[in-house]
Amino acid sequence: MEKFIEFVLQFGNLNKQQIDLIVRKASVVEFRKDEYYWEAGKIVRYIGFLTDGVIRVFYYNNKGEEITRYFIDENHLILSGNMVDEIYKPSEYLSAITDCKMIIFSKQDWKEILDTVIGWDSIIQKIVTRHHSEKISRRSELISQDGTERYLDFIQKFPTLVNRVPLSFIASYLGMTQSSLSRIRKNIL
Amino acid sequence: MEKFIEFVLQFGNLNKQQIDLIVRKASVVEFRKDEYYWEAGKIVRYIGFLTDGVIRVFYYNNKGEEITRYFIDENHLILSGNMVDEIYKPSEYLSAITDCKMIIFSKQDWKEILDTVIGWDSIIQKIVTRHHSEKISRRSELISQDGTERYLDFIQKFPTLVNRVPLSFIASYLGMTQSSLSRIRKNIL
DNA sequence: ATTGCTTTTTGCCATTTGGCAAATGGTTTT
DNA sequence: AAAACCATTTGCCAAATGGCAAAAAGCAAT
Repeated sequence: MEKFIEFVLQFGNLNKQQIDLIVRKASVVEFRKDEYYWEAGKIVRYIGFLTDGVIRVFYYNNKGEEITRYFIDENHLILSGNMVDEIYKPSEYLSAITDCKMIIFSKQDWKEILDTVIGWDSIIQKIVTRHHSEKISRRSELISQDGTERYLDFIQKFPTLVNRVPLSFIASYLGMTQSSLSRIRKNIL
Repeated sequence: MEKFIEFVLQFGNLNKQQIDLIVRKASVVEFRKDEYYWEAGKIVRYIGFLTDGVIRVFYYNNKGEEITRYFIDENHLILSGNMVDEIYKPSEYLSAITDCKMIIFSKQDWKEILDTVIGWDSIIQKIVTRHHSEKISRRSELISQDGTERYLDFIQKFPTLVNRVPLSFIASYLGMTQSSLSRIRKNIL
């Protein structure tokens, strides 16, 4: 829980009372490796904040292949589709890569916090904005790089993920087969 | 000029007086094919709205290759880097693919409009937000598609550009060589 | 240590794409 | 019409990646 408070306070100040109120509304959930946090098509009931573990976000393309969009690791807020415009689509699946621990708020409670805690909406707004600008990927850089370059970028950008995420998921994230990634990896050493 | 007013009014209402004020501040510029609208490293002096023509946005990667980030066509606002966070980077070049006509405002005038015309900032804010969400590219879709799929997407998404943009630029935008695109094109027919 | 299960690596070959240069086709200028 | 200048297509071969299956390595449970 401290992780969450600490995270939030980076984006604005809150007094003890406010923090207490938020903490009272929060619950802690754990789920195990390979459990879904949510599945495509289902209604999302929670706002979550991941405190431990790694989650994979993926979808199925028109050939039925599972494509990994990205990974979520510790200290990231997971807002549902209709709260942060279209970032998390209802067509996506979120599944735990490792055992996870998460703080969640029901949508009802979340709304109450928004109504009672002055400054909360501006904090969330800031988090969302930062999230947005992180997600505005530099399309052309990606597309004009070959597999090796994309992998090098990946390990540089997400050094903590490399050893916790199975190679097949990284390969899918990087848009190549796992054999190719295995070979690329070999050539880099 | 009408095009600009029409565009802006989609995002909010303005009265005659306000429109007049804006029109008085605006100037029309034309530039020819292959002229630069701006070059990397230079200070951008204007806010522009493209009424006719197509502009190409590109940069040089670390191998010195010219990479096309995207195209701007009619009815698009071009805000400079420090006004719309980092969308237009000072490391980018904007060059006309066809003869262009553009409405421009000096930064000074633009500020004055922001200060005097009530509702102007909210209109601009909406435009920027829309721009943002258009630019949040679906990274994984792109990267997991092969050349043919990317080209088919392109002609579907920008049907008006296909015949006005040289093949080499489209190829660069799609992250492939122009020979490859030429072959892909041939196979599609 | 052995077994069973999962992940990663490797081999083999097909397909795609890149790199480069020449040929072709189109457009503009004179 | 001819010449000059581009843009596009094509040919040739090399490099990168995909597809598939088997082998190897890693890990967990007994």
